[in-house]
Amino acid sequence: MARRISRKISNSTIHRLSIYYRALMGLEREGYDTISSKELAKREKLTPAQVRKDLSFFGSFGTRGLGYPVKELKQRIAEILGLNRLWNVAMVGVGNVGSALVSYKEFARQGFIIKLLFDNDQRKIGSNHKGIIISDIANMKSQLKENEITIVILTVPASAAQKVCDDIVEAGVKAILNFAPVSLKVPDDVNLLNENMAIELEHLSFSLTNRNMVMFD
Amino acid sequence: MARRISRKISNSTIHRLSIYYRALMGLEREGYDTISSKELAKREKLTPAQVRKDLSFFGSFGTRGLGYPVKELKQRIAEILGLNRLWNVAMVGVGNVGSALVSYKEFARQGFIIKLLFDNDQRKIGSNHKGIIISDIANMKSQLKENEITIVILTVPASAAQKVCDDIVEAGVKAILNFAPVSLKVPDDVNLLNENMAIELEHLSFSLTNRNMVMFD
DNA sequence: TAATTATTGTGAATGAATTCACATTAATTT
DNA sequence: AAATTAATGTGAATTCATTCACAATAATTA
Repeated sequence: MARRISRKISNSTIHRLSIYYRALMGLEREGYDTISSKELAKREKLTPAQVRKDLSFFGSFGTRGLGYPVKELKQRIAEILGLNRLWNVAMVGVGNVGSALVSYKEFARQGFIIKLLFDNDQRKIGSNHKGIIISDIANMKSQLKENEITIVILTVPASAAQKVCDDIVEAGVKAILNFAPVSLKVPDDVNLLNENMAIELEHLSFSLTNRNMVMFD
Repeated sequence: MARRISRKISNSTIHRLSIYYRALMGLEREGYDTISSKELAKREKLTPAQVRKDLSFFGSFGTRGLGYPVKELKQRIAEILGLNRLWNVAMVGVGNVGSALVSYKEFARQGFIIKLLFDNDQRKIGSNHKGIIISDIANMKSQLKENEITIVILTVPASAAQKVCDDIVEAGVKAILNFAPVSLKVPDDVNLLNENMAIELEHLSFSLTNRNMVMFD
């Protein structure tokens, strides 16, 4: 039985678990049986202490003097992240971003299966997009329930996002990945994450602009 | 003249500047002249103190008793983030993700102009994608220099990413947004940011899986 | 124009995340 | 089988980020 988690795990730790998971996939492919926190940290530009601390929140998976067993640790992290199962995902809004994500291999590889697509554009509704028929967003609520969708990827224009989001919440969905550049309101028990690729570019532009930071005052 | 920044600004603060920037665009559209830290925080689910502290790293833009002037603060944040200019961007790898991002409106709106597209697929090279001819990745290095590209968006498969990244660095590019799910090695003076949309989904799957965290040990 | 109200800007206090440092323990070598 | 080496797991120390709390000050009201 998976041990329950007692402390609040920080977002950074959760994020790094995904990074470890990817590193371990690579290590497994390269034929490693074990990996030390030192080596794992080096590969991912972290510190060994951080790797060990992160993992220690969930148990002790390593062997002193040797390191962590690659296959086993990967499997344990998959369990922790909930990747040892399939997730039914729906995508709402089949524009540029949405349509690209439908065929993003990395999703399916981790068990995120895009089951339904919704749009409000009559020209798109009924058409087949990468093997999935695009449904009318007007029928979204009932279809999300019927198909037991647990995660929704929201890729509608900013102006429509809150209204659509409300419907998703009413359908009982508890996890939403929002690509619209607006701050959405959801109840406390709904997990909302915002993704905005322009913001990452802005971070780069900040770094380039403020490159030589100088002490003076 | 823009004041130089004296302390190291945290990534979270930089990220929130982008959030404030978007909020201010909305407020301007809605006709607000001024906004208090209290109201801005409420809209973005932050605390008023955090808003004020973040802004205070860069100067004092507000008026006591009144708040911040919307138009002016937006303009100041644009300057800080380096959004008061155009950036020449190239995209390397025109697969699913790459081709979607080319027409992602939010980029152009913030001044990130995609000037060049590269791929190694002979069927794609020479073809016109949303008004831009896809070039042979073999010519990338010289073309990045000639076109004064300062930011590269890297959307090639993981297996090719490090090799392509090395070439980008050799071309003198100092900012890379990497979508490949691998940890890339770059020199210290190159800004590398990793974006991985599957990781966000994994965060959601973690939250759903570990929903009722229980204290016990 | 004095009193009141609203809100900033910021040191100080608190809280959270990271790193240190070392006792512990398993593997390997001699 | 003892000695040595390597690496974990984790409290304690440190560093970093957030929040508190209030003096300062501008706007508004009386």
